[in-house]
Amino acid sequence: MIDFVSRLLRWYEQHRRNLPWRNYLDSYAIWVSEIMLQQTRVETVIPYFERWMERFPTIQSLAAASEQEVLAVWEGLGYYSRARNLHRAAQVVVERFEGVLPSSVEALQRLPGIGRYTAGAIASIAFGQDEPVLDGNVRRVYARLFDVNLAVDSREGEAELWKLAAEYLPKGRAGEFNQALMDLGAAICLPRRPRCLLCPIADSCLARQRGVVEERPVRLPQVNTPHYVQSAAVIVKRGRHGLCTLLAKRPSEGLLGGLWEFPNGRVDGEEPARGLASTLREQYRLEVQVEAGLGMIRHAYSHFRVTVHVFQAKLLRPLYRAREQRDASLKWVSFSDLGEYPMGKVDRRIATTLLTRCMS
DNA sequence: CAATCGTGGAC
DNA sequence: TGTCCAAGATT
Repeated sequence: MIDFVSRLLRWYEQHRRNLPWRNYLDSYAIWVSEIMLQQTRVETVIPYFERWMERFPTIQSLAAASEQEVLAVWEGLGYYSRARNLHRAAQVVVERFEGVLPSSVEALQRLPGIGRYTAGAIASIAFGQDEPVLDGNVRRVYARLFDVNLAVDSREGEAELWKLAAEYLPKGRAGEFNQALMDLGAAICLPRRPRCLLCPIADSCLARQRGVVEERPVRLPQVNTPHYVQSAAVIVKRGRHGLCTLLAKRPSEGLLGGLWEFPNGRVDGEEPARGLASTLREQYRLEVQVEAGLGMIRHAYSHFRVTVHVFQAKLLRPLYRAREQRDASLKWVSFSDLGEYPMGKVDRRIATTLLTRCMS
């Protein structure tokens, strides 16, 4: 095995991407970027990172913000537990570490939202410690470089790859090396049609020597994603500050946790309009009359798909203020305030359509 | 510990 | 239209 480590480091010096978080000296910026980059592409993260650092420039400012505001800035990035965990972790750091992010992987990994990868990334990149990382890029690069035939998402494969990541880590340059592996995976050692002719360590690549680059990494078979049908209600009234619409807040755990949505429910197998009235009665104790269909939205989440039928509906019984206060999950929201209520993609589409319509 | 958790781009 | 998959963590 030729020395791929020094060649990779040399390649990185010349091809290092100029990413926003690489221009900060602050460990907080590295932390934010690593959380945002979990399962998310660099190009997607960049504008979110810039906005986030503008709105929450310090750990203290993040800790002091409301969850609603944090989620609003995160809206559209997905995996919203990342935002809630980052928010909580900032509060822990302020309360227990005097606002200073700890530097050891052990302490980092005790903070919500920081697992083995992220702890290694922060420790090596922000604090210069000799800690390995294993992300999707490193998995792919090492699975090819060492021709690992274990499934990378199996327990044995994971253990083998972490072992390799630690074994070849150059002492004193772990941060650079980890980023070099990830940049190589993102620019050269691509999942499909890897650019082996441009690869600085192609000579060392066992999978290439054996002609099985595109067969690596091996993955466990994936399960089929189910398909659900939902109906959602757009319920509008005239308030003293103009038009309002009824929104529901989702529970803070689980899918789209803490986000707002138009009252909805599953109507699998039923007539969408009839199913809407009954599901709203069951889930929110709302009595509505469906008035008109507004359209249909198809959407894919990570492990299922939905078709959402959207209806205009009117309340048959008013929503009493006492109940609106007691049951904070239901709220009349002025059209002009809709932007402050964090929503998932489907509901943001509905909200935007609603605003567009009422302008004309 | 296998299932859960979003969204967008590439092909 | 469908499938893969991306700087993973949590339960």
